[in-house]
Amino acid sequence: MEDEEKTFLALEAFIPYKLNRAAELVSRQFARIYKDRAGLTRPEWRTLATLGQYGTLTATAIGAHSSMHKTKVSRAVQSLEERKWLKRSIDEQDRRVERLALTREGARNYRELAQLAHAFQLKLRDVMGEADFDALDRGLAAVEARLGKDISM
Amino acid sequence: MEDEEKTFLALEAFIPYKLNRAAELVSRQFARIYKDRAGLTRPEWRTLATLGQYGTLTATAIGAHSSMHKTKVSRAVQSLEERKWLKRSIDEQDRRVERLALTREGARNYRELAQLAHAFQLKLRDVMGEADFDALDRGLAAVEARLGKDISM
DNA sequence: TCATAATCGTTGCATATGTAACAATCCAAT
DNA sequence: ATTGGATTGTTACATATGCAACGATTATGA
Repeated sequence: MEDEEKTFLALEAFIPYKLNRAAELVSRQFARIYKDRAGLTRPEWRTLATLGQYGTLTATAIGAHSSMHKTKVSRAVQSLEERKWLKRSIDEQDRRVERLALTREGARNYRELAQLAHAFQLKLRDVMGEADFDALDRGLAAVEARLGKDISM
Repeated sequence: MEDEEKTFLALEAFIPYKLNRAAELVSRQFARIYKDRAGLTRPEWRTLATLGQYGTLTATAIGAHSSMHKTKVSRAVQSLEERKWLKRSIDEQDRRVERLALTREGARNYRELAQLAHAFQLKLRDVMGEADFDALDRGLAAVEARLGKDISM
């Protein structure tokens, strides 16, 4: 990788490509768990996970915590509500807002999936090896730190 | 991260989530380049990059090298053909197959984007710092090595 | 040889996603 | 108090995507 004028690019060595590819590989594996086990989509899983982690939240807050577009959140909330895994209640202080919280059954399913998520992470660490896993974790944290606020770069 | 029964999950510390988030952040940045500069979609950019790297290929081979579904490749090829950035020719040895190659103009645009891609990667490394960048690269390679063949894990 | 299976690339269809517009509600500044 | 501007969440619409089926062609094997 010298400083000459590069008119050639090896895609397999290009970070944006590698990052997307790794994300897809890992996501596909983990998605099997929440899809097969609970029939959830990714937006639904993230919504469940965010509510399980933070308790009662608004839809906007779920989007902020889980990096999802508000329409994704809106649809995931609707779906989870139909399953009776969460309930809405209007905030009387600000009636634009809905306070969203998991039902007992939603919380039960959250706990089960949270355990499976931990197991997945441990297995991934085992499969990758600690050193490589930690390197990945460090690198991802650096990306988040530098680009998380959407700095122009 | 102890061995107890975890019924709680911090999404921001969960690798599949972090990986997807980082991939989106980086992709969004880089996509600006090929979108603003050339009006390409991601499948189109990947197709261009793969043909630029390997020369004449079949659509199936493009998909294999760039990790894209064959319908994505099919549509990207069609789009690039309309732009006259690539041309198709039938393989007389196997008439199911199309041999795809960049036109002169396609190649010219590829070289320009390849340079910008290199510049992007250098800038990313600069922004992240070498150590973190290299950690990321190492971690991503490990994911590819372990999950790339779609091993069950 | 002939029939069956496999491969290549395209397309119809259903689903998933983001953008923009919207109604309802709240806030700020007169 | 009132008007203009934000904010919250939903929905219509257009686009993007993947799956499955398909026609065309080639490979396999009886």
